[in-house]
This record gives sequence, C-alpha cells and structure tokens, in this order.
Amino acid sequence: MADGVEVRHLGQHVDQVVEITGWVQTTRSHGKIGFVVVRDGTGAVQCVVAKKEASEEVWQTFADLTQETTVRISGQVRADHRAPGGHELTVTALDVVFASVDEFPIQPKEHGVEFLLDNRHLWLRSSQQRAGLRVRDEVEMAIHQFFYDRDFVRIDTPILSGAIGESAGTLFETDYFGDKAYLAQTGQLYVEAAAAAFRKVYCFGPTFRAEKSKTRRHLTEFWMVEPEVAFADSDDNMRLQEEFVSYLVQRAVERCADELAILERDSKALENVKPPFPRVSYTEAIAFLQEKGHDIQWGSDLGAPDEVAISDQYDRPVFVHDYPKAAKAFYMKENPDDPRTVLCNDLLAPEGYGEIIGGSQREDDHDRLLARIRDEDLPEEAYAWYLDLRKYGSFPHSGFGLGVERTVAYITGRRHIRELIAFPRMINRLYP
RNA sequence: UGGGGUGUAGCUCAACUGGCAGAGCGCCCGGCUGUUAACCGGGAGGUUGCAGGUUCAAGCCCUGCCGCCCCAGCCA
Repeated sequence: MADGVEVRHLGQHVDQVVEITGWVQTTRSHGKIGFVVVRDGTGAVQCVVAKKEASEEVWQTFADLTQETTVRISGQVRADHRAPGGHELTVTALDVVFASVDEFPIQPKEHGVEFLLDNRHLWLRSSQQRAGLRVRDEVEMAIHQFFYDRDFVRIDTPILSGAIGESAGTLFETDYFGDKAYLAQTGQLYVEAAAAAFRKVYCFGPTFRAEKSKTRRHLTEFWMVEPEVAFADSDDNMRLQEEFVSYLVQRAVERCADELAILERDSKALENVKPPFPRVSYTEAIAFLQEKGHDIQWGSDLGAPDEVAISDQYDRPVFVHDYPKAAKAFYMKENPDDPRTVLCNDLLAPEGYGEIIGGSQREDDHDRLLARIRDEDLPEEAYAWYLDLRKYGSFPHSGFGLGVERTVAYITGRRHIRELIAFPRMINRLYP
C-alpha cells in the first residue's frame, strides 16, 4: 500500500506503471472501451480500460463499478491531451477494495441545499466543496504563520466558562456538575489577561452563539481568531488588521489558484486587497447613508443594507470606526475626542460579505469599566478577575476578532458561509 | 421573531382553466473503441409534506399544522 503514487504526482511518472488507490468518481462505458475517473484525495485521473487489451477479469470488474466504489488500480501513466488533467492511466490491474453498496446520493448534477446538507458527510467529496475547504486550510495556516512571524503567542482559551462574554441572551447553556456553564462566545477577555503576560497574543478556536439567525452570514458554531496587543491603540489595531487581512487574501491568491479556479472565483477582485484600507467614521457613514436616502439616524447600529452601500464604494475592505457607545459592547474604551462614541472598528468586506472583523481598544480604567458593567446590569462577581486586570498594572490594549468562515467565503466567492466549514451548525441543523 | 417563497419518483423538476401523475439524471438489462455531467433502445421506481374541507372530480381551490429556502434583526 505504501508504494502507491498520489494522483497529483502522476506527471513525474509518465510511461511508468504505477498503483493508485481512491474512489470512483464517474464511469463511462463504450462497449469495448471504458473510462473511469478516480479521485484519490490529491486529485483525479481518468483511467482507460480497453476490452481488447485488458484481461477478462479486469474488464468485468470495470463493468460492475459504481460511483464511489473504492478501488486499487495499476496502470501505465500516459500524457494525453484528451484526459482531464493532461495525464491518464492505461489500466493493467483493477481491484475493488470496498464496493459502494447503494446508489451514491450525490450525483454529478444540481441538488437542493437541504439534500446536500443532509448528506454533508458525502457532499465533502465534491470538487467545489473540497476546493473551499482547501482554501480554508490555507487561510488557517496563514493565520498562524502571520502571528508566529510577528512573535505573538497563541493562547488557547476555555470553551466552557461561567457567565461572561458580550451579552447573556445568546449563550449556549450546559450542565457543569450541577452548576450552569456556558459555551464560549469569545476568547477575548482571556487573551486580555494573557496580553499582560506575553504582550502580543492571540487565540484561535470555535465560538458559539445561540442567536436565532437564519442568514447566509451566520452559524451557531464558527471559528474566530482573536489577537490582543498590549500598548496598542485603536489606530495601531486597524493597521494590524489591514496587514493581517491582506496577508490572508494574498496567501490564498498565491497558493490556491487551482482551488479558486474550481470555485470560479475571479482573483482579480482580490488583487487590490493591500494596505491601506479606507477608513470611514461612523458619523461620516451616517451622513453618507442619509445622503443616499437610507432611513437611519445617528445612534442606531448599521444594518446589512447600510453596510453594503458603504462597502460598494471601495475595491477592498473598508473600516467603519468609532460607533456610538450604546451600540457596542461594555468593554470598549470611550473616545476622548467624542465621548458619545467608543474606540472601535468593524471591517466590512466587499461584494456584500459584510463584517469580517469587529475590533476595539479596550477600556483600561478600572472605575469606568466597573461603571459600564453596572450600567449593563452584568453579574459583577463573574467579572472580578477581568476587573483585576485594571487593578494590577492596567495597560492600554486593543484587539479584534476575525470570523474564519466569513473571511473564507469572501476569498472564495461562495455565497453562503455554511460551505466553508466541514460540518456547519445552524439553528436548525445538528446533523450530520 | 417578522416579510416573501416553496414542498410531486432516490435526485432535479414538469403537469394549461380543477379532468388518466410525467420527463431528465441515477439504478437494472441490451448496444456502441476516445468519452469529458457521453450517446441510443428497453425496464423497475409514487400515500403529490401532514390533517381536515369544498367538488361528480383536487398535485392544483379553502382552513390549520409541519419542513425547508431567501430577506431582515442579532453578530464574526
């Protein structure tokens, strides 16, 4: 088994006889010549069986193949322009490793979304799904590389916690030895603590929101990367974000050209994604939207159509910064130049992908933070340790959270973020 | 939660004004030596989401319920 060849390396074995293992993607039979396309996880190759040249046994095995049968094939590698991928295999031996005992549900044709999600465990084998998840893998590797290269320390934050986070109504509750525990909806508060230990830190992991959202931009379980930097202000924070997002996008463009082609993503739309990104204050954004006829007043949060109208003005992601205090979380630092607002930013991706980052400078003053916790009626005891960070050598610091699925959806041009996670969790989907 | 849409064969969809429930793909059988979601001929495959109602007659009309999709809100 170990001496087999991966399909992606077939070009190095032209005219040699090699063995491959994989799954039957399609078969086409013509009476005395047959074609079987085999996918091995690294690529797909067309294998040719000619009745005149193959043994009776090989011919009969070929005739019985069905979609997704697991096979082991030996054959001679030939360069042939008629074959997808440029190479094909002239079959000399063909063995069924495991039969595909029923009709494979997912056929090479259109299917409905519900059916595909019910069969997500099988849908993963499709070329566009494979391509999307490959880009995700590249982006995740790029995330770690970016921060490792800049001396950030990765901190793995807890998934189970007491009541702590942004707003209580959207937490998944679970039993914890007779007490209530909640699934994390952010690692931010914990990386704030770690920032005083390592200066530059980030966490990366799943996060859970019990929001009853039913949009193409929401999952109940999604992955988020959250850097936190000591002695960084809001402007430093936005500079880090534009450098970070540009790095992720360019990494995918450079290293996932094949995948983006399979996804029919025009990478020209991504080539402009380089610093600096445009910056629009919330107050400027409201003026712009009112001029465009949107029904919106200073003080209310931006809705999805508002965000689209703003991001449509630019060829790369755009920052909207310094939102009204009331529209944002309790831990954000008040803007000294305009106390109605806090030092924060969203990063809006182009083409209607919406908010891929939310970030802010954190409130570093103990008494102001305590006042905000009381204003919002949050359980003070649960935040005692968080307030401690402002008692023992407080420090200016900023950070942000980037949603992995939204970012990869934007990069790949997929409409719905549920395709960019292997097993999406949504309000009405816990299977498979 | 609100607005809009939708539910028919394993899958994707048709079925005129209420009048015999159909096609393509997949599957099975047969044919074909260069196919690219091959093609040609034949076959099997149905509680039209569920429960009521109107009617000589309901996939189609009415009422209720359920599922799903899209949009909005919430957010990354």
